[in-house]
Amino acid sequence: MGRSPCCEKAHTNKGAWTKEEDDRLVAYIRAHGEGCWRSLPKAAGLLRCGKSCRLRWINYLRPDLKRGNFTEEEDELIIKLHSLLGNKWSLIAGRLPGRTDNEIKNYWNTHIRRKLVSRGIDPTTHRPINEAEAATTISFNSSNKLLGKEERCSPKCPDLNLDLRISPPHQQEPFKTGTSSRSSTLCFACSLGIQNSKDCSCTNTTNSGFDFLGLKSGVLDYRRLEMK
DNA sequence: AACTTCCTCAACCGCCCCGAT
DNA sequence: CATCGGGGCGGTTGAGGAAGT
Repeated sequence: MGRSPCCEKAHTNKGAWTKEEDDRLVAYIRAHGEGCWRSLPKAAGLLRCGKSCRLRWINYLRPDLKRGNFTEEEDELIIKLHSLLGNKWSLIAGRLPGRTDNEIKNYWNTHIRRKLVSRGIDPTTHRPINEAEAATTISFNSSNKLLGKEERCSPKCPDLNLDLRISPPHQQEPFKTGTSSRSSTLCFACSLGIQNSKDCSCTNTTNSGFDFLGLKSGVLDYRRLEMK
């Protein structure tokens, strides 16, 4: 026996949203905010599944969405983040304000994947294609032992290229994005919150506090931050 | 102009995580 | 501790438009 469906499918619309449905959803969320998605459709007078409403809002109707083509900088950032995180689209989206996980996922599959292949780079491993074909295992830095799972993972995860150094925090200095509280300039890797990676070129030891992609500081919880 | 193939991306599906009970 | 329910995520699908023949 599976779990009960998230909504009464017999009485819900599917497929493309109409203008009227969009208007209803936007009006309801403007008046009441994002809340219980399960009960929202009924409250808003929509014959839609709650999940469908959430997706429509997150991916299309949110006022802070950027829209339009991805810039070259965004392309490179996505590639860099994907090389570190793999298909963690929501985490990647958290580093691209105004972009959604779905949008990035689609963009990756339709554009960036091809772009990397044309550069001779395997889009899964982020290694040169010849090298990626030959590689059957991945090597971690010695510090990966902190994970304690390498024996389980390394032989079975050839598609992950987590060639970064992961270490416990030495200092609990909060990572404040979008502020000028930092006195020193950061390299590209550190600006992503991936201090100590192989790409880190800055020598500022005060930034060595571990805040991998803002996981410690909660920076990645962008949606919650935006709604406040 | 008509047809076919390719491409894009909005939307759906099913699973997983996590907090509440 | 086990179960339940809601939210969130990643993979996949398919409609519609663009490009090619």
